[in-house]
Amino acid sequence: MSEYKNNNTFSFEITKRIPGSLGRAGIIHTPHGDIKTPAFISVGTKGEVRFVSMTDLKKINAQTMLSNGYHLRNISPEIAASGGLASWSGWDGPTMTDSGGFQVMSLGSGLGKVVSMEREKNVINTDPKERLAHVSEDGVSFLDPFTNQEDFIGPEESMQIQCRIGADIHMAYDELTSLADSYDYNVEALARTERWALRSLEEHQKLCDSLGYHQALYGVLQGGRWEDLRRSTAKKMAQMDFDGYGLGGAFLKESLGDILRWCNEELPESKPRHLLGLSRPDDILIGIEMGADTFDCVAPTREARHGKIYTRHGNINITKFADSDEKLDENCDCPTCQANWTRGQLRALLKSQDQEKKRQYYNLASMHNLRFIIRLTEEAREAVINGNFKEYKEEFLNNYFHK
RNA sequence: GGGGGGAUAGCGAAGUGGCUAAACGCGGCUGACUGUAACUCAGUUCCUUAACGGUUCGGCAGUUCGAAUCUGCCUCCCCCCA
Repeated sequence: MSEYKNNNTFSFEITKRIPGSLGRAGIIHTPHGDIKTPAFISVGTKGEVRFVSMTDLKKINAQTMLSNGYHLRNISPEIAASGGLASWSGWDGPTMTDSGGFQVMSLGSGLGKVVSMEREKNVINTDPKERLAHVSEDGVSFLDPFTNQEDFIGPEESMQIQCRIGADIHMAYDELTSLADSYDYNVEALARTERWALRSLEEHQKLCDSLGYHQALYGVLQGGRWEDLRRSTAKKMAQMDFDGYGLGGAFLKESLGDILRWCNEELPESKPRHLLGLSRPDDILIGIEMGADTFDCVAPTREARHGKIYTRHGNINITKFADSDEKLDENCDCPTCQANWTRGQLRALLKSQDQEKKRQYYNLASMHNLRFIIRLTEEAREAVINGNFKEYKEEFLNNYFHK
């Protein structure tokens, strides 16, 4: 059916498996280079990671950047004209784009709410009358909160946008449901997401044919926290001709491992899987064990800006370390720690009324937290290859949660 | 020497008789944050308490059932004219 399958621009190889589990280490080959997995993908929604330059990204050993079709939709022609996301953004490594599906929830049922993995924090959906995004079979109509303009994105539009942006890996258009949505609603939304997956695939194929080269497309699995939905959608999506899979959803913390297992037991082993939107160390380690290859999340940079600094012995609130001479984290190899910044100095930058100093804090703290999570995936990869992943996981989590 | 304006919680600033322990902003302190509506958001910020209660609006003395708000005197600050 597809010619592009033979042009060999995108592929995945498994280097080593975790015995007795779904986890593996591997390499995703893309036109812009390889991604050694497991890997954390830095989020650069609008084509740049907030307060972190491309040079800084290289310094923290970031392999890939994930941008967002929703945010870049209006300038996607410009991006296409300048040669695609890599050259437009100045990031010369592999890139991914999200479809904009997440915005269905963040502007819709979850508008004004925190996206959390705890059920108690997601008890109610936003009143439909107050939502900025509304779902129909065609796609999602929404009011752009920045421009106040009505707009629409369906699977076809999302593929057109993403192909213009031209990242190496694209995501099918999906509907992310919230933890407050019922089983019945998830059944309905999931069926729609599956139809959108087929439409995404078809449109994407068409666009790639006319472009003359292939960009990879991942199908995105939803289905909430229900095993029957997760397994059935994974089976259906496995039959579709995707290059990889996105594991999506608003996950309940305690069921994350099960959900990933249900999905990945049904998906083809030979294709890469991206766990969308998670980066807490315990989530990443469970994700790796359950067969996820790549991860992305805004938390490392956002929490850095908000004063939460990651350390091997748990997170700290930097504002509590006035005058502290301590480094952020012992033996950290990030540029911030390598330059010997202390907790007290960083706190002073954050608390400063000088915007330049604050921005410097955002940069230094973001690099540290990103490097912390990237290093976690690097160490996990090493452990998988060395055959001691379970020991590594246990030791890391012991240090992280029990000081 | 003459005339005018002002003093409110850590800071700035509302409030001109009861609904005021006192709006709001800043700063401080807690907490949250997971495909970025997020350099954001929530709570808290006189003392004490589990609740109650106590002491406040430059100072002192009054008027009044009741005063940050009205009167008198005092202290300090600012502006204008000499």
